Amino acid sequence: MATIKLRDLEYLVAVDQHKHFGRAAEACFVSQPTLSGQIMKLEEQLQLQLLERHKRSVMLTPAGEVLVREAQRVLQAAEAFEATAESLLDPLAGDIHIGLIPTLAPYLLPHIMESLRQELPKLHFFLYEDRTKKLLRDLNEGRLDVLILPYLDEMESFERYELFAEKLLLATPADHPLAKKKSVTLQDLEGERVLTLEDGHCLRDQAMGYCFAAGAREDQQFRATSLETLRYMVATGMGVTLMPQLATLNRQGDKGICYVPFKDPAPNREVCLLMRPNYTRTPVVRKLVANLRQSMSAILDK
Amino acid sequence: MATIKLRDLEYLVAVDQHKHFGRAAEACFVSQPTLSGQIMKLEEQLQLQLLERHKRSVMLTPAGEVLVREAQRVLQAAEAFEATAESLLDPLAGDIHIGLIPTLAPYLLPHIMESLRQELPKLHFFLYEDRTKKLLRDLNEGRLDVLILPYLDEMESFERYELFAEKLLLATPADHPLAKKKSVTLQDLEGERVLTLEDGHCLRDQAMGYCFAAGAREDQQFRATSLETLRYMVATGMGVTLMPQLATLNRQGDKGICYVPFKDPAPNREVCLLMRPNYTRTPVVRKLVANLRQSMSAILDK
DNA sequence: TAAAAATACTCCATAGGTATTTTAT
DNA sequence: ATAAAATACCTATGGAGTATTTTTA
Repeated sequence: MATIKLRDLEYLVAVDQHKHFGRAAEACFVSQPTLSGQIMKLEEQLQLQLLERHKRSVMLTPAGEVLVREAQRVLQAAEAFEATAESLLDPLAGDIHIGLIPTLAPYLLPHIMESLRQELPKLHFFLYEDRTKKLLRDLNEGRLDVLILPYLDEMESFERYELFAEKLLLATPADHPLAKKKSVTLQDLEGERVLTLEDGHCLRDQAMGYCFAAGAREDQQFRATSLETLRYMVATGMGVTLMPQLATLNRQGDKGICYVPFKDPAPNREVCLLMRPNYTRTPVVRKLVANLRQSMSAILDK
Repeated sequence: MATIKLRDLEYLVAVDQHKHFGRAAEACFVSQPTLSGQIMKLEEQLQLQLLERHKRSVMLTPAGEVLVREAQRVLQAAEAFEATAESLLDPLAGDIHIGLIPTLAPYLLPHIMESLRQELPKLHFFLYEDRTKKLLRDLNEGRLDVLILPYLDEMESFERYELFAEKLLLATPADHPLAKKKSVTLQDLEGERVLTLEDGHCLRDQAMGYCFAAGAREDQQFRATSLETLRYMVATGMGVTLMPQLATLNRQGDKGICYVPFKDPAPNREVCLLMRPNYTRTPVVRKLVANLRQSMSAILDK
């Protein structure tokens, strides 16, 4: 039997966030004495000191730190409850929090958001960009509703909808011998210096896999933090790289760099949508998937 | 900003459990009108009908079904908050929910519980017995605090403490040629009919792996539902099986059956304790692990 | 003396109670 | 006739407010 109150947990979290009773109260739309009083009652109820009232600022005690994290979980679950209730009222309304990886988001979103907004006008989109590992954790713990990313085996515990296959192209300096070819094979990479992203990007792991298999060597000296940096490094002649198809659309004119397709079977990544198996808002997800598939087949199939 | 109340969620869950307003109210220690009223207010607040008031019974609407599950999550999180708070007050007090597999629990628990109760007198132990897959789900979703089971790769997302290695012994009918041997090797199993547990038991998968490698064949006709059934089947001469060490202690006198150790390296299972990486009650877990290791080394090392 | 949190108090919304009625078997 | 839920009405706890005091940089 739960004896705590959600409101009290909100107060506690707010104090943690603002480190200031007045501003925390403001954020909760209550007066400062109200918030102070409730926090004190909570401390009394738990028989634990949660806050260190300092001369000029508020600090959390170690116990407070621990309980704030627990409180956030509770509030998260409560918000999920309310979001589900809202979605039952109108299955296509409410908020949705979508996670994407950095090598996909900026190149994918421009192609899909307009159509999504039109088809789901009452849905508010919140977009998050992070690496696979963090996204999976956030999805699992309920901070995100769905992910859009290339599929890996470690994702099998989630429910998956395949969206599209994105080919990888070879990006070479314009004056590179391979730049003249209509198409290349992985074998052509043998001996090439391949530039890659820094650790944690799934594209890096994938590209390294292909390079290694083809006998190319990874450049050990430089690690790009984004695809755009990588593109710049290739354009200045430092080496070649594998570039996802969406990041090459309408970029064939770029000076200093060429994008050469691979002969079939071209290396590619299977982009899919992931959700928790018990996620309740399936109508929205179905719409999302259908819309994304349509948008992407219009762009990629030609 | 959460607007729902935990108490209301408890009422909803109680009605789901009891399918009866009066008994639900009783379970929540409130009067029936109070509970009825709060449920109605909740329905009004959400603008959703959650219950079908029937002639003789109460049913949940589809929306109600969905929201009950969400409500349980919220309450679970709230209880976790309170359990954490309590554990901060006295790190070695409170409730702990431990999951174990059926091929381990009944043979392990008698050896460990007395010592645990003495060392952690203020801790209330709740023990659950189920197969690995279900246990992992329950651990992940917070219904259990820790698991005790043989380690598998798919558990790497949890924090792990190795407890002990449990050897497997060959169980044969007393009149079987292998029963006379002081010790056996996996090669001795070649051609033997090996009896196994039904699907879902990790011991079954493990035993099958060893059999397969050794050229033994699994009996296709019978599948035991428990180790005790399996033991009985061996004793009646139907075949041999692999029996975990703890299930053979003080059983060498059993009639009709012999337990023969394997020569090193004997097949074994690495029994470990698993917890969520963010589980807060580490002091209890540390005590648990230390105590279990000590109890088990006293039993197994000789 | 200025800024922030705590204290003192007042108020009222509402969770909870009891008594009763309605409804369906 | 009986069992169960809904309705009516009352009570009191406690969440939230305003005004003020205390604290300390």
